[in-house]
Amino acid sequence: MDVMRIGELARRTGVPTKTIRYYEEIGVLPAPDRAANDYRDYPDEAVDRLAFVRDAQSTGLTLTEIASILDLRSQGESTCYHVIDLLERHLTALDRHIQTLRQTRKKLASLTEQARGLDPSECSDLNRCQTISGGLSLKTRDGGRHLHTAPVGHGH
Amino acid sequence: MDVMRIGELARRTGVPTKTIRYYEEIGVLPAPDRAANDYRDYPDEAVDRLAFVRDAQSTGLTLTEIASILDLRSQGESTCYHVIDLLERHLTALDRHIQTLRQTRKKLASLTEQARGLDPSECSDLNRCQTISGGLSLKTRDGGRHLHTAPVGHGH
DNA sequence: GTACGCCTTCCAGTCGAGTGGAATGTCAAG
DNA sequence: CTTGACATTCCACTCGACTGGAAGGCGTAC
Repeated sequence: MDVMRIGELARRTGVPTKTIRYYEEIGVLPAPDRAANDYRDYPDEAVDRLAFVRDAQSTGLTLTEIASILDLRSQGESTCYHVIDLLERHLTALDRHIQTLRQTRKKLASLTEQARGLDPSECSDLNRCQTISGGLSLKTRDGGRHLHTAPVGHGH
Repeated sequence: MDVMRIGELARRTGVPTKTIRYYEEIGVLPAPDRAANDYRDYPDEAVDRLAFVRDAQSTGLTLTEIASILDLRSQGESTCYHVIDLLERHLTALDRHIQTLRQTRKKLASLTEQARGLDPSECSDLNRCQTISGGLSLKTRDGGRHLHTAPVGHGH
């Protein structure tokens, strides 16, 4: 792999070229060298770095956070703590998130099962779906705490 | 609770009035009756329904999906299957999501630990953070599969 | 009556994360 | 020498989920 252009990087990572350029623009990927024709020429590491970005993103880090991590390469000393801190914070957040997700998964599961057990003929009858009017108000038994849980995001 | 106006509903659910109106607008909450003064007057169930919306949202259902579920109340028969189907699909997706989250949590954790173990003085030395240049390329060992995992969403 | 809090609508803006498309350039193959 | 695949920039648009603010109405308290 002597020269890797954007298309190849895209092919290798599954990330559209548009998106790659966008990542560069917002500083999430370093600007690569340019060939004589002004084409971007990526080093092999770019593949891994881009993969990491997607990975990190999937844990809920925003692109700006990711960029801020990657930026730190150029700073000194204290930034290491910074990284660790960010990482640790995020880890805790992630744990919390997984926890609530598990909770709701449970509710969702029992709701589904309950729905499966219903006689659908009664559904047409009653003009109100029992799953919905009954199960859907799955009261969170957390003592009325507000749900500050972030939505899980949309796969574009 | 004879009459519940939007502010009270907001107070009881922790959801801003603006957002409640927005939910109504996009069909995620049914338009409530109006008092003589044109103020929205919510029935008590509204609290639970709104709570459910937030709950459902936190499992990754988009507001449009949630709306589509709630819409089904007015349809007949087959929609029950529809709901079940949606629920089941979502459950599987949720499971997958939790799985990958766990995976990345693991990676993140070991990355953090590794970072903690480093001598920060070496960091200022090398002008490259070892955590980042080393650990960050946490290769996903899934045989090069693209990551179609959705980002986890931002708490606005 | 006027101040205050809560309500109404409407319209515009924001934020994150892209996506589309036009206009143009580069290069190898036929 | 044209055709096609790929590249470049730039600008505008989308989408989901809100959020802010203006301009005005309602109702009680002093």
